[in-house]
Order: sequence, then structure tokens, then C-alpha cells
Amino acid sequence: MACWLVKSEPSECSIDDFVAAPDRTIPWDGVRNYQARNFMAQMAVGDAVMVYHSSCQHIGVAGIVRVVRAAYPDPTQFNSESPYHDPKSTPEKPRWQAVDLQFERKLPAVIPLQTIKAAPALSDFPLVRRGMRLSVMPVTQAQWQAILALG
DNA sequence: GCCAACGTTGGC
DNA sequence: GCCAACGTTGGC
Repeated sequence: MACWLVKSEPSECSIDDFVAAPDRTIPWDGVRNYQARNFMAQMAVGDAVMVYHSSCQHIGVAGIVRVVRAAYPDPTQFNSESPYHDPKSTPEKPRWQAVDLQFERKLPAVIPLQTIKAAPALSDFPLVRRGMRLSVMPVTQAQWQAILALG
């Protein structure tokens, strides 16, 4: 089983939004970055995913969700009303993928980015690399445990 | 295929 | 709101 981390602004989608969602499940769509998309394509049902809150008061890892549907064409790319619309994408040759994520648990407290940055075991973690703006990234078993140990 | 300009991300 | 670091775009 693989592990991942996804970034989101809580004003867009927070860990609490998963609790309120039908089936506690939210389609993770709107990702428009090729590297992130390629990682999403590798996600399998059952994979664990950390939810990271960015650009907010409490920046850091806020909770854990699970992949309940593997990659499928992101419907928003075909919707001209959507801010994620991609006119260059067609249903025959979809460019972007979505996955469905289901609430697993909320961490007792957000594990702050600052704390993650300060952990020597996490110096190679993409999240803490300066300027790294990847919105979906793989997390190794060791990194996963190291992050949770900070909580 | 190069590269300058531009837009976006995201911490501070 | 600032700005550094990228990714993308488009002229050549």
C-alpha cells in the first residue's frame, strides 16, 4: 500500500469538509499539473493520503483520508462553466485525472509545516524543499511515520 | 527547440 | 501584499 500527501487550501477543501461530504467522500479534481497528475494515476484503492492545509492560519498536515476510487478522467476539464475547464482536453483523450478520497481521521492537532521542516528525518521530503509547489506527492513509509510521530 | 515574459503557488 | 521559485506560453 502506497502513501501520499495532497495539498489544499482549507477555504477550498479542508479535512472537515470530508466529514460533511456525502459518504465522507470528495472527488479530488482540478489538479492541473502534470507531475501531480502522474502521481494521481499511480494511486490505488486503499492507499492512505495525508491532507495538508496550505495558505491558512494553521499550515500543516491536518488529517488522513483514503483512496476509494482510482484515477478516472476529471469531469471538470470538460465543463466550460468550471474554472478547471481545459478546452484542449477531449473525452476521447482526457488530459487530467481525478481520484475519490474518503475521510479516515482527523489528527488531534495540525502537524505544523515548521515542525516538519525542523525534523532531520524529513529533510528530503518534497514538501519542505524550498519552492516545491507539487500539490500531490508520494510519501515513503518512513516519512509517513516520521510525520505522524511529530503529532 | 530556445528563452523571455507571464501567471501561479504558497510561505512569510 | 511581497516575492521567490517554478511551470507554461508563444515568438522566433
